[in-house]
Amino acid sequence: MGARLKDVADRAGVSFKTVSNVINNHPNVTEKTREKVLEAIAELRYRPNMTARSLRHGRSGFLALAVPELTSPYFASLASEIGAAAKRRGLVVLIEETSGEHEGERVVLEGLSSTLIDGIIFSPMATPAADVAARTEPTPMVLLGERGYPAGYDHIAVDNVRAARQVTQHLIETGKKRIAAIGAEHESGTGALRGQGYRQALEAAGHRVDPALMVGDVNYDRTTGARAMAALLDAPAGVDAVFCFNDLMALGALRTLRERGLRVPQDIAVAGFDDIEDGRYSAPTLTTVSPDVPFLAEEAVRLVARRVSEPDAAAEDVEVPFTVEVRESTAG
Amino acid sequence: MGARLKDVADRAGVSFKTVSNVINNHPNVTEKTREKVLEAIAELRYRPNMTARSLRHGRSGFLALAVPELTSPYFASLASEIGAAAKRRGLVVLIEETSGEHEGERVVLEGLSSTLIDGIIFSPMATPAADVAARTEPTPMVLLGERGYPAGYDHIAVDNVRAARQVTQHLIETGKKRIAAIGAEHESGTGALRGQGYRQALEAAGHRVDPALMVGDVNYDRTTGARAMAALLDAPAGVDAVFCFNDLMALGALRTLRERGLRVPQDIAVAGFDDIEDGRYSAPTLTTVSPDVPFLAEEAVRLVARRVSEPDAAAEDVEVPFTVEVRESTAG
DNA sequence: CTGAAAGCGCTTACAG
DNA sequence: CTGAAAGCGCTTACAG
Repeated sequence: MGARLKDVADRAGVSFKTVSNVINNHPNVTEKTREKVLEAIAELRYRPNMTARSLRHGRSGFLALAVPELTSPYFASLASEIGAAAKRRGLVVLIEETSGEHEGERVVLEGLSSTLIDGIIFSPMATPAADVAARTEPTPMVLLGERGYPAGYDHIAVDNVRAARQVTQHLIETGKKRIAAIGAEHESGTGALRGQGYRQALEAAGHRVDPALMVGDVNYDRTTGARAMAALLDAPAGVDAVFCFNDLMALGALRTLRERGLRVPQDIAVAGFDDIEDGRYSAPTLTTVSPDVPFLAEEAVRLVARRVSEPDAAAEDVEVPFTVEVRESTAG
Repeated sequence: MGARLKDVADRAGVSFKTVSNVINNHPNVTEKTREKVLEAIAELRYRPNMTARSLRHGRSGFLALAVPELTSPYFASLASEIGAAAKRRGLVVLIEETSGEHEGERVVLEGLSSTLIDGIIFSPMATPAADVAARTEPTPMVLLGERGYPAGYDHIAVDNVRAARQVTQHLIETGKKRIAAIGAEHESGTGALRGQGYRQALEAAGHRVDPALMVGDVNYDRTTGARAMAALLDAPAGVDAVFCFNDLMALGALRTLRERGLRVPQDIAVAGFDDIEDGRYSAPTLTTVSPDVPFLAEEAVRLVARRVSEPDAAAEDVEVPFTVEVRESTAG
């Protein structure tokens, strides 16, 4: 179809090696020759064949980003930021949706590797540490939002325990006594860590940790939040605040409270995690943990790019800064 | 790094042509040979080098999807569906964010072409028809959500005029008299078409089309909706309903109405367009136009794939089915 | 039914 | 400062 290196060389009256030198900014080209070549490139509208270049280099310039769902606002903004960070380094991101389920995530660990992909940025939901340890594929992989995974893998995450503790403390400080947690059913991963922070805060304040107040579901969506909130209200436990382990569940909880005619935060205070845009526009606006997503994205791309060029570099553990954003749902 | 075709051939004791035949399901391989080869592939954990294959075929198997923003819920679900539809055909989707601005969209028209990408699915916001007509790049391109673009390009869109007319009619039927439109400032593209449908409905019902009731901004986001609603309330025009040209603006408008203490739909009814998930959980839930996104995605991939294999096929114009979902924001 | 050759478009040592 | 050769891993005609 288009012009090839050789066509440019013919047009400019030089060897194609010289054209290659110009394109790749190598030295040993006189200014005059360079100009002739650039002119020929422009005239022929030449574009290097990336496929051929990849084959030669043994690298594709592609990164895979594996996330549960693109339609989850948090992961959409993560994907957007990672795409931008990759672009700055001349890399392209392929998005792989896992549904946050074990089968989809297994594909990421074992099946995504190919000459097509230089490295993987993986945000696991349902993958036990043992699966990661058992991985045999050579494609470099960086883990997002998780700790406790095998050594040798780079990690990037918010300190989930500390963040959850801070939000729970905030709820306690507003005078709430019966603080529930939605999303605490996980035995490992992010859910477990946030559950740990929640418990630490309660214990530090001398509150009892009541298992009846820890509910939820594996899925971190609106429906789960709405149902869990309803279950809490229907149980005899008695609740005056709820910390949802993500904003989507918090928005679901708000909907249930609205349907029941309960006032937020007077009757029940609500806090979330992620700081998605919807929470800034909900009624009431949502108190939440706000991680520094651009930082996270930049570091993820930096780490995976580094591991592509230095496969044996020591694994890094990067902590993502966060703030607790207090809004109407806890501070009427 | 990994095993090559030749390594598999050596292991199986056949020529690499035979291995190639097995991999590509070509005939002329005895069952016995085939088994030997498959065994060797498994033992060596061989995976074909996609880059080499692409170079040979002159096709990459990559589609670019150019959308304004991944963080917009509508485009996130569109991207998700298009990724799934592409996967079914063995294709991979690269997402390009344009910001919905002219410069970003110019890159899609002129700069995205390369051997890297077989075809482009483009959802334009700010690109005039003239720019599309002036395009010289050869990479196949399918246009989403738009009409009125030059012949020769495949289009896939909801009938925006009809959809907008139907929503406006619905507002009229609930007894509203002063129906505003937010997002109607566009002179071309989707905004213009929805504006046309809005006007047709008003005229058919004998209502006056009042320019003071047509407001908005180029950006179709929550902030625009919130501000436009505030401006309408502050003006002396008098409003009892508002049709927002997308759901995000409608959610922004709902926020303003809540802040002003106005009842929806009793004081002011609100309708949107897109049927994003947020609108099913907002307070009140949002009446909206719901396009069949999976159908849209499937057709987009089908059309671009067809154009890749048959560049001179006649351009198609596909209409996407839609329904008007009546919810609390118009039917208290 | 299987083998040897050519070539996709590029870059990387190596000569000159 | 520039040229000719080899090769990245694959597939596609072409022989045998």
